[in-house]
Amino acid sequence: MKHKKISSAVIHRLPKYYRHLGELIDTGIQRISSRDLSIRMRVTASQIRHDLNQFGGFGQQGYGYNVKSLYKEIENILGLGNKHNIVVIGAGNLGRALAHYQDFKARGFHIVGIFDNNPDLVGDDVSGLKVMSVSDLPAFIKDNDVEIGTIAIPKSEAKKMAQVLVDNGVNQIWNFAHTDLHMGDGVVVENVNLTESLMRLSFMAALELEKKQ
Amino acid sequence: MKHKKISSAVIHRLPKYYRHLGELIDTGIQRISSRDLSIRMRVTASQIRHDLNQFGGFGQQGYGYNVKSLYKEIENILGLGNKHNIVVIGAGNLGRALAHYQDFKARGFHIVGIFDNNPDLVGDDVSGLKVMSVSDLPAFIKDNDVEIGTIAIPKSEAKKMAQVLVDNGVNQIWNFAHTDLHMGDGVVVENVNLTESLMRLSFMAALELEKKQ
DNA sequence: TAGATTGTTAATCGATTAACAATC
DNA sequence: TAGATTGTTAATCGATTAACAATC
Repeated sequence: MKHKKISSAVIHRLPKYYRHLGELIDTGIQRISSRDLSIRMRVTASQIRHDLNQFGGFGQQGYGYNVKSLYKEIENILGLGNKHNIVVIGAGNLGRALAHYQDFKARGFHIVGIFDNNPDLVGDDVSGLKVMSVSDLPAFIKDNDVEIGTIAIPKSEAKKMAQVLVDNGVNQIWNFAHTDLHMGDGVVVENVNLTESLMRLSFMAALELEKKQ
Repeated sequence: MKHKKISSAVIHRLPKYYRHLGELIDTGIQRISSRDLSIRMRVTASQIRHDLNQFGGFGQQGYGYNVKSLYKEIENILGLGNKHNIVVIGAGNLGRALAHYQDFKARGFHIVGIFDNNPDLVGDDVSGLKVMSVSDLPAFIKDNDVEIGTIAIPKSEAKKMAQVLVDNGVNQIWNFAHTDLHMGDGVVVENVNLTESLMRLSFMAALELEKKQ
């Protein structure tokens, strides 16, 4: 591949293209122009063409894009072709919730282990997984082809456990702790902070209210 | 207030300022310069001053910012002064998970009701809340000062239930369904799509890998 | 007062949009 | 071929950063 510098804006949009193309497939639509897709997605046609062209010329002049093949291309770009194994660190409410939720299994993301350092929780059953001790984590990572480590513990412990994951070869961190994890080179971190999400909602509502007055 | 056009970039950063200032308070630091804060937060000092100035001149030349009073100012801007009541639509894995999680209670966001249209789930106990029927939703909203509605149901039902919320005066939608909700004027929507979050992580990892080769 | 640091404007950078030649 | 629509470059817009006068 020869593409350079993918902006975080494009990183955010790519899964959305994928989702919309999936919906088009479901409704039996076989080809689509950037203009028609732009109406569905509420973005500009120009942006769609610009974004997609960073990865290759997937369209055809006078025709548009073949929905199925573009879907497959984006699937490939996003690395969704194969199974991705996930471990969850923390068997508290959040960790258990993620293990139960599992909506992402349909996209190849599988939670294969859940860990806690509280001996009282070790052995508990969570959606068919037995909670393991964090001391078993290194061996488990080695044996189970783990790609993604989920941080679902308080921030006091978050950094330490993220480092354990990285030290054992896991370089994708899905961080739910309320702290920024700055890991070394080659490690990618995706933060999900539900409290900040609610704060943004509350703030946007306050801005709306102001607008009206 | 006289501030105009707050960009979504600023909306995303504001909760982070709030979090970092909270941490500074916890460590007993009473004042901080934009420069020192910029080092902690890994952003530029210029950006901090620029951002904060959209809301007012909270600093003092030659001194910096008083941590506690800046914290209070941002708290006020974000609308965190009072309690925010939340209802959750959907008592499946995700809805229950959110009700159990409740980390955001510390910031004034309280889940006060959980609803489902499946009669088999109505009456179930979730973290001390009894699951109610969606037919009870309008009355509940009226009686309980509900500000935020959480969509934790499949996308097929999401739009319809979001409209029910809006029709009953809830104009803040916290959307976990895998679909875009385009509600009317004055309604704010915050999307949390965990599957897309994992896709971004996977994609960033693929980009890292490429970089190395 | 002298030193420090903000508030704020101007310069730069990057992302989005517009335009249109290439081409199916 | 004529019409449609992409790929791609150039123009515009907006966000970030730099600079420095104001001022505590």
